[in-house]
Amino acid sequence: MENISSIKPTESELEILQILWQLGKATVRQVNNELSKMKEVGYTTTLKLLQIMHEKHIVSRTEEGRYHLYQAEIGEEQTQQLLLGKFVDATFRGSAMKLVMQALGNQEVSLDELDEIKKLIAEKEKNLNL
Amino acid sequence: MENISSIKPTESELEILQILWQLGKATVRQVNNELSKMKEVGYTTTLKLLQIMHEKHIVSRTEEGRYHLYQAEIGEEQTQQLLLGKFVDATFRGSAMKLVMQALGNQEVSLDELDEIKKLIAEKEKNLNL
DNA sequence: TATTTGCTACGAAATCATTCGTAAACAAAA
DNA sequence: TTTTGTTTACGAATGATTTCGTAGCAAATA
Repeated sequence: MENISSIKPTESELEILQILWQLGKATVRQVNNELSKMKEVGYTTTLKLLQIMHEKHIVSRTEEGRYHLYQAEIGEEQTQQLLLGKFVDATFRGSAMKLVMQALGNQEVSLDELDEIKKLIAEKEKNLNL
Repeated sequence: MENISSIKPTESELEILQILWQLGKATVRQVNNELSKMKEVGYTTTLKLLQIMHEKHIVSRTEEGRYHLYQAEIGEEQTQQLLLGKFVDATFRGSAMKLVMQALGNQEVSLDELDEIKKLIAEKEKNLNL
């Protein structure tokens, strides 16, 4: 994946990326098995998707004997970062603040996690005060 | 809009919703003018989109003389909440925490905003400690 | 060996989203 | 009255995404 900012996986592609990020290298069958846990999906559908993603250089593949091993070519964090930016713009008109408030307010977050967030905020404040 | 959880505006629809949330009621022309500030878009394209959104009950409309006034039928916060949930699932495998960390880490957030977030966290902690 | 199983490749259908051209209605302007 | 401009309605082209059937091989099995 050369052009970082041109990352724009579709919904289905993102589902597959999630699986590949967790499995590392995986065969079509493995990916399809994981996908099947979430929804009905035919084997060749998964295969086709992986082929398309390969064409787009979103995933790489190596031949192992007679089957292929697929692997994500774009990083998880990097992709999340990019999608997050777009999402903030589209949904919160660019206000990361509003998004954070809503996420903290209504999504599930534990006490330990809140602590982690506080640490991060302290860090940020230090940097901003320089 | 009856079925809250079935909200799934497309990208273009969301752009229009943003405009309607800001303007309240608006004519096609007004929406198109706003939209034109961001991108090239034909008048009938905007019209068609609004008509489709009307069919889907995403927006309502009233006739004022010979033109129509459109208005969002789904609330801004409610929609953001829903889209946020889906986004967290799709992109962060359900971890709101990771999303918040990334948003704080890499998106632009000011000191004042950090203060607000701290207040919200204090609130949450109080509630979690009950 | 013959059959079955499991893999990839490929094409095409189905669906959805976006865009826009054209027509009809009507009001305002000439 | 005629022309011009602004509106809505509608249909259709385009393009992207998703889904899957079929075919061709190769390996495993009967």
